[in-house]
Amino acid sequence: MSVTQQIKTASSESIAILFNYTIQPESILVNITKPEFEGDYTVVLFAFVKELKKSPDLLGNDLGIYLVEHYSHLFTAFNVVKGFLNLTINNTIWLNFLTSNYLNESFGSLPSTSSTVMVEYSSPNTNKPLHLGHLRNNFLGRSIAEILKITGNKVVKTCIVNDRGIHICKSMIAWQLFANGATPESSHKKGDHFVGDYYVKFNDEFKLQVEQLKAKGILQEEAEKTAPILLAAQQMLFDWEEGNTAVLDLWTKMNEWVYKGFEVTYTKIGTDFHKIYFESNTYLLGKDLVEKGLKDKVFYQKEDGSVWIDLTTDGLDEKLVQRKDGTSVYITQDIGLAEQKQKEFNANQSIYVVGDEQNYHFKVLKLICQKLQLPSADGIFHLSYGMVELPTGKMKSREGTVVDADDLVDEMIAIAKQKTEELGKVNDFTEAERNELYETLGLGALKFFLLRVDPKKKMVFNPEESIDFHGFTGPFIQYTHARIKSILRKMNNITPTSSEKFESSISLLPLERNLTIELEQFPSVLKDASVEHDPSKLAIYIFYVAKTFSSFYNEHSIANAESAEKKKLRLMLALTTAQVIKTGMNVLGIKVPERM
RNA sequence: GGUUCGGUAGCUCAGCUGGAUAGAGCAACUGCCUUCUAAGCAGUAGGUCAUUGGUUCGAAUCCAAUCCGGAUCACCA
Repeated sequence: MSVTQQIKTASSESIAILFNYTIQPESILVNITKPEFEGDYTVVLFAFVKELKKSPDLLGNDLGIYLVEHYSHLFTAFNVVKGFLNLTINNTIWLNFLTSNYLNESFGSLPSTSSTVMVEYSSPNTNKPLHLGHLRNNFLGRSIAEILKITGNKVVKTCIVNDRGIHICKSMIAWQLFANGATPESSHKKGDHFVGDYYVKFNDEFKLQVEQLKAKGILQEEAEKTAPILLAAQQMLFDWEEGNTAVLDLWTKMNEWVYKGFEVTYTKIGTDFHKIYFESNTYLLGKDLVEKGLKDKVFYQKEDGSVWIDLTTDGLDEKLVQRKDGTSVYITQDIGLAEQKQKEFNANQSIYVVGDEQNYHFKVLKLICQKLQLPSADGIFHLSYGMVELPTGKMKSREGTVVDADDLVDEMIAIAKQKTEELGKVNDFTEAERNELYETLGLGALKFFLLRVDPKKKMVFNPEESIDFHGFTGPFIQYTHARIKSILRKMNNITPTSSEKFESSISLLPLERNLTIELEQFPSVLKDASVEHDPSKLAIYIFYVAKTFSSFYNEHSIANAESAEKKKLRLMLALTTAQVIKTGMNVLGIKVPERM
């Protein structure tokens, strides 16, 4: 049980005995004591002052005396300032914490919950390469999956590839018209970029044709509907749906190119899945559910044959679920896929990592599934994240202001290389070791940058200033880890044995104490990040740990400590810190180097 | 217009289940490498927490209204 939890429980029990008043441990507010006051943790008393009809001072004193007397293993001293009961935690609590965890590589892991969670993320289109927005999605999805795993859930990572539709046909038609049979190999391009270029070509040609039509006196609106290249793409989509072999072959070929390109990017950034769904296989799902919905009177049919659901009583609109020609729409496919996934994995929760522009869609999706009384319904959770914007505003592919994922990753690695070379600390590394380090640092900086912000919020990325390697960054944390490892190497990797005990007289200096208190909170931070579906909570916490360690490191020598006992203590602190940093960063998908 | 998310230091962000004097990083300024890695540490300066009102012993945090910005309200996905 965490120290905070023990304080709550002890307080609750004491209040029950002292004042014959029941208060749930969970409703007691316990904070870390502000540095200017004496103590480690603070119980905020105001909440129950009124109920107990006592002044905060009296209440605090009574509770403080009782706690120190009856829970002496926990508390050694207290003081009351206004409505705050400041408690000093018994040193042995902290020492026991350290001795039992400094060698524990799974410190932070929570017991299994026997629940399965599905995380769907990444979900690319096959007509263009990944960009900065996708990176946020991938990092979020991957880290939330890891957070769920370490907090005791079984996790299934899935991905739905949007591999069909008019946008794919646009790339295809442009390739037919302009490529002269070129391939990614023949043009030495990554497959996804290669195909993406034809998508751009399509739009250029389309614009050109629209202008030409307008020159002939045709109105803009009409021209945009009748441009020959667009009609060709529409025809191609029709042929695709009819199963035209030539079209299907081309479609397969071009998608293969894209997948090959994606694979390279995914491998580099550490994205993987247990199961990938392809929309070309799932877009017909959900039709049977439309029938069920009609039978159950959840849906209704209009005169033209289209099927709808009326969500106006839920504050939403009327929503189409099937077109009059019997084909299904986006939402129907998603309902069908939700059921499909439920049948396959029987997950308790299904998390969709999708941008916040689809908030409405997922609200509707969940609501419809609930009304259809599907077993998957209540587990649907939309992990909505904000757009990544540039200082100039939104990224727009048409204006060429999209930050390409591969380019950005390469650039980050190049910056890492340059900075590392400037410092010249790893000149003895082999070529391979150096390259691995540059990748670790470059990707670490990028991932941390995107994960340290609350997912719900949109964020600004400034490519000019690039991403810093100092301060609140991945490399700073990685550096802290490397420093600790360096100390251990210098001390010939001496580690205290697991049977270590401390003399009871040993005391903790403020920085030693602060660091210990922070480290002890690791499991509850993970829990919090898991419940909130928020990796930024973890990122911020690791940063504080690294920062506190740096202060401690600067102030107190580990190798040349004042006494053998202190040396042992600080070694344990350093080891636990390294452990927390490593585990925490790995959960965020970030590696930590031994040296840098 | 309806719904919804946001507005905190020059910039990027924490803090939001109400609690002590609102915190980091960057940028600026001052110190600190013959002592475990200076990608670091210590310090200075920087705030009308969008505005107004309300609830409360106590409000950046909760409520209401207003202003500003984003998203969404497709027989697109």
